[in-house]
Amino acid sequence: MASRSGIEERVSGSLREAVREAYGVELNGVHVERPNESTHGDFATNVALANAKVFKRNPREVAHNIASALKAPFIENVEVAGPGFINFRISSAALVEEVGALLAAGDRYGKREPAGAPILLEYVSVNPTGPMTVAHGRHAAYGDSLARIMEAAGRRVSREYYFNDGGNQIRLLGESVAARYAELFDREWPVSDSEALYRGEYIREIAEDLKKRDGDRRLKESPREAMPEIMAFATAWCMGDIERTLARARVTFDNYFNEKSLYDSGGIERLIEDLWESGYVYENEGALWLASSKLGDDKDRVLVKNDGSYTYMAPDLAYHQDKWNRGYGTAVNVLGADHAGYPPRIRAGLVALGLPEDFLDVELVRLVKLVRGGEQVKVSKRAGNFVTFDELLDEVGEDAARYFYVRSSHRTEMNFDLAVAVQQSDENPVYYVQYAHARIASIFRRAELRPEDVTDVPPGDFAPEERALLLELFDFPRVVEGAAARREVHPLPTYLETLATRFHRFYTVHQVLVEDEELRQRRLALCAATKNVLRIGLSLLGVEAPERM
RNA sequence: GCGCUCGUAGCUCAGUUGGAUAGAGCGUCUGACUACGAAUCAGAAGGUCGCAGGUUCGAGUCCUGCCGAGCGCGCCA
Repeated sequence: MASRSGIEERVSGSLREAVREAYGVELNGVHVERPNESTHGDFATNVALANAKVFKRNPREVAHNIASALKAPFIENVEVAGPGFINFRISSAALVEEVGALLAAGDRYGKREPAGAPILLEYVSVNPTGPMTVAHGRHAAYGDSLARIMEAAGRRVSREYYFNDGGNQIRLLGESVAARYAELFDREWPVSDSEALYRGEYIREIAEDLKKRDGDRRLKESPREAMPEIMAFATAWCMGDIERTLARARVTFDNYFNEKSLYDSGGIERLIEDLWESGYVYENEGALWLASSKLGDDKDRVLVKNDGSYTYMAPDLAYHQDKWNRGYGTAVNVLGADHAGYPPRIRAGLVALGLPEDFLDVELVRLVKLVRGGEQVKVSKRAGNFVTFDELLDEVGEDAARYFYVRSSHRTEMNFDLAVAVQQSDENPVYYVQYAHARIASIFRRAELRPEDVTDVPPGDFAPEERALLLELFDFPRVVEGAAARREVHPLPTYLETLATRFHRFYTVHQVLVEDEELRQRRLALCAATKNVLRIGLSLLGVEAPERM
């Protein structure tokens, strides 16, 4: 496909040919990079340095031999520099050809057709006990963007949300709501532990909505009778709230998987049976243990407690077994960094079940440290003083929030200063990128053209600012592939900001709408290509590409 | 104590899996709108890449040891 042949791959390919020509050796990969220093050319390779030992010659000599064997019409100005780098420029004709290919690819530029084993990407997966917090927002932004990037890079991705609307947490939620509900009628509700109750404002909202629906009916029942209905009401309320927030943040899922279905389908019993057959479980002190320490974990883990109930391990293992049975080749879980102990033990269980060790892949997202005016904000759902994801979206907007979240690596802790985010929202880098897009849109409005109408690129030479912009555009497919392969989102914002910088500089130095017909056409092609890549890149982050702002 | 992850400009962060003189944004300072959008551009200042060794032609990147931070180490999830 033209959209992914990529100049870099062509360069790398012709270098391999040159090496074969000069030394009769077939290298399986040649590292090509874009030098920081523009005087070092458009591309550079260290192939001579890396292989000097193999050829038993000094690097500069090797470089000269490879350089003189290099025959590619799209490469010019080959030179050997420094300790043995080979630098070269791309011919203008090749650049013209590449822009044409980029424009022809349109929406598909930088993307690959789906191929390979399907991947299940699980993220967010918060239980319906309250609104999404700012920390969940980071998971949502990262997970959704990662899914988009992996899809663009040709991975078959299904997005899944795993949740549990039963269990202790939910009972606590139910009691918290019931207590508030009773208060609305000046009554008291018997609770097991009043200290443990959730205290957020949303508890009162749920109670009031319950009152609207049921009046005082639940108070006429015994708490034992009423509780299941109150719990169901409260979890449905919370789930609805979470779904609304996700939709607003443009975060989507292909499937919501309820833990309860594993009990209903007998999946957990089957899991225990399978584990018995594996020989990796044993009984001790009335509990059933998984011998996970034999499979890479620090210690053995309990699967069934001595009171007969399951630990979280059992349904979790059954869930991942289910993923495998559904035909996925890889399961990627996005988890909080406080679950760092989770992967080894789950992996141990999966290996016991006969699944490949690399089936489960976990991405740990570091905590979002909330700061407001330099002072740290404690996030505690029970204390009720948390800042919700919704509130954040209100304050800084969907675009800025999503962009800010994924701008830094998910692997590092992030300081989210709310005061700064609000105050400086006009100077958030997302506007810098969006502005480049809007600027280009404005040029086309003035030219009374649509970017899609630009298809012909007249041949000719390019100014330095134009070359720099073009080479940046052609880097996009590699950035997308690299981000997908490493499961990182933050390379995209970095790339987009660089691209925007290249464009703004080009724009400042060169007039697009000039008299000269060919020059004008060539520059419009650059604008259309840039607009295309900006739009695609922003869409991978779930951020709008505005025509005006 | 053991294990995992992380220490890069005043602040927030990049750094193309080992390459040439470590880069952006914010903040500070100086300039540029009678040509397509100044939410922009040009320039300046700002660094012992936590510290110390090691590996090699070459280390922010890989290895070891310290220092510092966060998180794990439940018959909680």
